[in-house]
Amino acid sequence: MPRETFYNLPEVKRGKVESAAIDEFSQYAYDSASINRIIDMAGIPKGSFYQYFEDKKDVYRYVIDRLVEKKMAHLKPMLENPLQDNFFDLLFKLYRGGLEFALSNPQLQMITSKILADRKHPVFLELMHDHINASEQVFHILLEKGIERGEIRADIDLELSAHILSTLNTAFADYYLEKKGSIIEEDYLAYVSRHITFLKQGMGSEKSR
Amino acid sequence: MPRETFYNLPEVKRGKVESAAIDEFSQYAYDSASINRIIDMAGIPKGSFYQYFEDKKDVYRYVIDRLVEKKMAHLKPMLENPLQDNFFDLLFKLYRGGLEFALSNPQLQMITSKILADRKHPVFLELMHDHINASEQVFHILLEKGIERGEIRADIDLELSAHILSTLNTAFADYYLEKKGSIIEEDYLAYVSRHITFLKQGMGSEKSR
DNA sequence: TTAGAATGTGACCATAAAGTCATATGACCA
DNA sequence: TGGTCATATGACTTTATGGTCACATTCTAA
Repeated sequence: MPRETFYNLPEVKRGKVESAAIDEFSQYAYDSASINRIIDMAGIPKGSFYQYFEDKKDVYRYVIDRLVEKKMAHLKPMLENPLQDNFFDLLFKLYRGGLEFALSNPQLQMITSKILADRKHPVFLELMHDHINASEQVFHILLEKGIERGEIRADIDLELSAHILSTLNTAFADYYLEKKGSIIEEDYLAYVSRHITFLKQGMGSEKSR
Repeated sequence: MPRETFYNLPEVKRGKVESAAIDEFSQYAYDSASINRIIDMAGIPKGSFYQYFEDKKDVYRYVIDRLVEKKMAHLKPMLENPLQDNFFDLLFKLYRGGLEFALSNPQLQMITSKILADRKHPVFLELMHDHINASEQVFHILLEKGIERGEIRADIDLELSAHILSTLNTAFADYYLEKKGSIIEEDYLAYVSRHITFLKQGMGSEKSR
């Protein structure tokens, strides 16, 4: 946890530090991220930085907490009544939400991808016993319900399918971000919709079933 | 390219250096990988290392070349007559091949994942103008053919679908590698088969189409 | 006005990194 | 035996890292 001093900081200065940290961790994995670059970006001396944070892990935890907080806030409305929609309608909302989050917070999305790629790193095992795989767990539950309701084929592998939905959720947003870049360019809702159709019906034609 | 000296090395010593390098790059991303650790593992002095390789990039390139070479050798038979199978039979072979490769070369598989996660790193842009996205391109071609033959729905997004197939190919192998022995007791061929069924038919039940 | 607490600050430390180089060793040929 | 060439070697250089700390400054309250 950041020190009291950090929270007492004038808002603009605290914001500069936070932005610098997010910027650094969006470009570099935990090990390669540099405190020196962060303080240069933020325009604060090194001594000050260590008044605010205990160590590197501490800033990183802070950044991840902000990330989770923002993402949760974004997805919360969709998970309020998860069982009133049918599975694929809810899936659409979740993927749309994920994409919108990525488009409006590209740096946080980049951090998300880095975390997933690096998830076996010691620092995560220590830092994230909470929210890692939260996404996978949500999809697991939803899939179970979907099977009960007969919306999902009963012969799927639950664990694997939950993993795939979670992986693709991030991968899909990453892909869109990389290829399209901005939300205005094209009808991204149609794009999400086509992706959900793939998840529901696969790539195969009628003929090939 | 490694220096002449490296190739003149007695096979066993050269093998030790190669293994040490592969081991290091399977555990650490390019930036975090350490030459010092490599030479300690290989049991050679630092001076010798720099007789063999020009710099860090040079060993890395060497490792990647070995990786691509081995993977190609493994997948070659499946790509010999790509159009004699229907799309999903070929897809099955490719996913099976990918999984078998991962199972018999777990370290190389780990390197593959790291490369994909880190693909925007300067060193890759310089090093891999060849074979990056080779996988995506193959899938792209196969999908086109599949559409022509009416095996694939004509309304899919080609680029995105190729990307998904490529991403899932690696993700699927990673997942199996991580989970095998614990929750997966099923024979791996049946596992691949079920995954291909998902790609073909999706997760949706008949009712929900 | 002044004591004391909270903050700010950058020189400094130990450590590790990639890469160099002068010298030592060994092999091959005359 | 002597000379030349490829190879082996580890001390060394430079640069960066995460983190510390003695001291300076500012703020608060009595």
